[in-house]
Amino acid sequence: MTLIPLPRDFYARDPVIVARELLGQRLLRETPAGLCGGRIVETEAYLSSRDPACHASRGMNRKNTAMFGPPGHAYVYMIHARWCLNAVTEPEGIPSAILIRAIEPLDGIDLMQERRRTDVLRDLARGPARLCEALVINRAANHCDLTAGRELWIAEDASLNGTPLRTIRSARIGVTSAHRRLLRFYLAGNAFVSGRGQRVLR
DNA sequence: CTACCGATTGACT
DNA sequence: GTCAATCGGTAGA
Repeated sequence: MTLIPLPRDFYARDPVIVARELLGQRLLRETPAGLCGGRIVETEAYLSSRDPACHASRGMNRKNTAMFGPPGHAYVYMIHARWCLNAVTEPEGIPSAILIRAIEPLDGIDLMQERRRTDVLRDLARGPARLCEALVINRAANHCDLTAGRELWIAEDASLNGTPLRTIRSARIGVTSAHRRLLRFYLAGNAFVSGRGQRVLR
């Protein structure tokens, strides 16, 4: 199992490309309790000033500074009293990011079951806030460098062995502005994807 | 200080 | 399918 973090160049690109290519990669979390994580199966892109739904579309404020920083860092924010994890994309100064919406649990499943208080695999990390609870991601992870390979990082998933992935593009979930844009990506037929009955457009 | 909001979730019909 | 609890962050008084 290769756990080498994806390089910064991976993130310093068009968010739509990054969102799609993050599918099938391995999200990893190291805490004193041990290692846990899984395969990324669902993402959403938020496109800086050209996207009204992006938290940074109207400039910098106290909580969105991470999005203006270097690519490959974490942007963690709270919504409805729950935490959500993003990976910052594009060159520094362009505030775009990819919301990691769901993973398929693979590593440290017992740890995640304990934190989520359920044994149901499908409920461990299906949805951005469940994912953060399972991986103990909170304000302390904001600005974390995802290319450092410590605490929190994303690596190529060697267990896929080059298996071709079928990805589907749809509208983002829960977004109230710019809701018609197709900026959500997920793995076709994967049981660990959140939401239901999304319209399939490619 | 208070009022309001939300890139959610889980419980419910 | 619907709906409301959720609570920290922020803006504004």
